[in-house]
Amino acid sequence: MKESIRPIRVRFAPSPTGHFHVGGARAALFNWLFARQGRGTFILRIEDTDEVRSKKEFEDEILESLRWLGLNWDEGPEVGGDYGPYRQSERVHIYKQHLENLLSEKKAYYCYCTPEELEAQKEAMTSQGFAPKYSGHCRSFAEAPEGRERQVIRFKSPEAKITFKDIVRGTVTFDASLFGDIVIAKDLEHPLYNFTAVVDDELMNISHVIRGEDHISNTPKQILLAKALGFQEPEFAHLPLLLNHDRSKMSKRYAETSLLKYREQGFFPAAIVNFLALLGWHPKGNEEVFTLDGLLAEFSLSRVQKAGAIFNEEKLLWLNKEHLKLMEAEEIKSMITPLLKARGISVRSEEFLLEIIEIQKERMRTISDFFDLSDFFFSLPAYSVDLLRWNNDGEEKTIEALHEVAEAIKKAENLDREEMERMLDSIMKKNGKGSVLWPVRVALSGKKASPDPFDILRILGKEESLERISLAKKKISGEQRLL
RNA sequence: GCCGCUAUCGUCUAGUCCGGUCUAGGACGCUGCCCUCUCACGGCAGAAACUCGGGUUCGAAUCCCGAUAGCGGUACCA
Repeated sequence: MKESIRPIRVRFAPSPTGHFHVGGARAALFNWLFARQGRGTFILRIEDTDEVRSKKEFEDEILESLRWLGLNWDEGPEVGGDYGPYRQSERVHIYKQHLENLLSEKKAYYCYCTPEELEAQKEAMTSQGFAPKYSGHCRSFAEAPEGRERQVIRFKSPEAKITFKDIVRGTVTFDASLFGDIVIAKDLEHPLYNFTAVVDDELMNISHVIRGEDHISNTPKQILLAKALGFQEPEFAHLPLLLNHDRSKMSKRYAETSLLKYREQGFFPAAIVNFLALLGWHPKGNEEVFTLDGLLAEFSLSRVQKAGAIFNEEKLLWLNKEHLKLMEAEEIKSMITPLLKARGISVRSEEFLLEIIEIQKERMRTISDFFDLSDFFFSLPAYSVDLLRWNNDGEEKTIEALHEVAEAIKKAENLDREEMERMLDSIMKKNGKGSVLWPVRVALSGKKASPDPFDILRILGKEESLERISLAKKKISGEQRLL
């Protein structure tokens, strides 16, 4: 059809009524990828017609999250564009005009039924096993009946089957007579979602509506509305839903899935984007680690899944690690530095920090892991004496090892692994590697699990290492005396 | 209830359109082994799935019918 020659213009249209969550982020991502691939335009539209639930702070959170993910928009709040304003609360006059047109063309009408009356009708229908729908009672009233007030504005739905082609789902059919005359506005100044979305999609010249599957039943209503208004129909693509562990729809009510939470936890935007893309979409080959550019090269709506997907944090963690591997130590350092400051940790030097990152990189999955792993580099470790002893080694053997290592450190010229290993060769052969290396590692790090003692030694330096070893010796010989 | 959508390892998925190459491939996680002072990294190996029932066919994960289950919608929310 003619639609195919339209310039590609897609929109991400969130409502600022809750925390920006991963489901929203994925809808934004798929729109963004689709736009960027087809040299199209990615538009951000804020759907804040619900005055009660919409909050500015949530809108701010949406913008901040999208920016953090690197999903920049070509038109929308803060960047402007030729089709603005992009906040629905600022477009009320536009909707009003279209509402008046519909009313004067008798395609919409005022409904005088009160909520109580409607509720009673609904119950009656449901109890008989029918789909609850409005009776059309006020359809033909030219003006308000005696003693009645205007309640809402309804759209005259035709009794018809609506069929549309969904890019991911194929042909979908709904029966309009089942939903009846829907409410499109509370009054001229207060239009509702299904109406505003249709008006904006037309006025903003949207070519493809890519959104979550929870909107699929709104689609026939919007198509009918578009027809009545003489608008062009966009193409639709309904994405499978993101699910909680119990397979229910992921909701913005749950703050745990809030996107910025993941930032706080030390996840990278690249990893999140990568993971989100893999939820409901799969590349041709077996490769799973993608950068945004890689995604851009591979992505296609035709390979989007139909079934919902559970958000699996283990895999996100793994992907985060994969992206960590892709990063330079310098890059990681720039992320860690402000966090160190926030925690009141001061570092000897930039080089010192860089070296720590270098050896801890393979042990981290998130940026936050760094702090649990590396605390001993910034302050003296605390540990129990027992930890110093390798297997069933006695105090004497442990002290001997610590002593030998201290002597070697004193004599060492540059503290590197090769040199240290050479000097400790004989004691390690005599007592066993573990009996020597384990106590040193514990003396230096205070941990059961840590990087290689030679690495710690080199980074900590002579003075600091000697101090820690002598502290360890005191600790263990103190214990000996007590016995 | 009604309407719609969906259905392959625990999870994300490949394969389904154009039946045989599928004793169903990959990834996360899990288990074991190797490397190793520890942890991690790395390497190797392994357990693990076509929702069920009918059909069509020489042959079905793939096509058809039915059942079941899950999810979404059913607002004067979006």
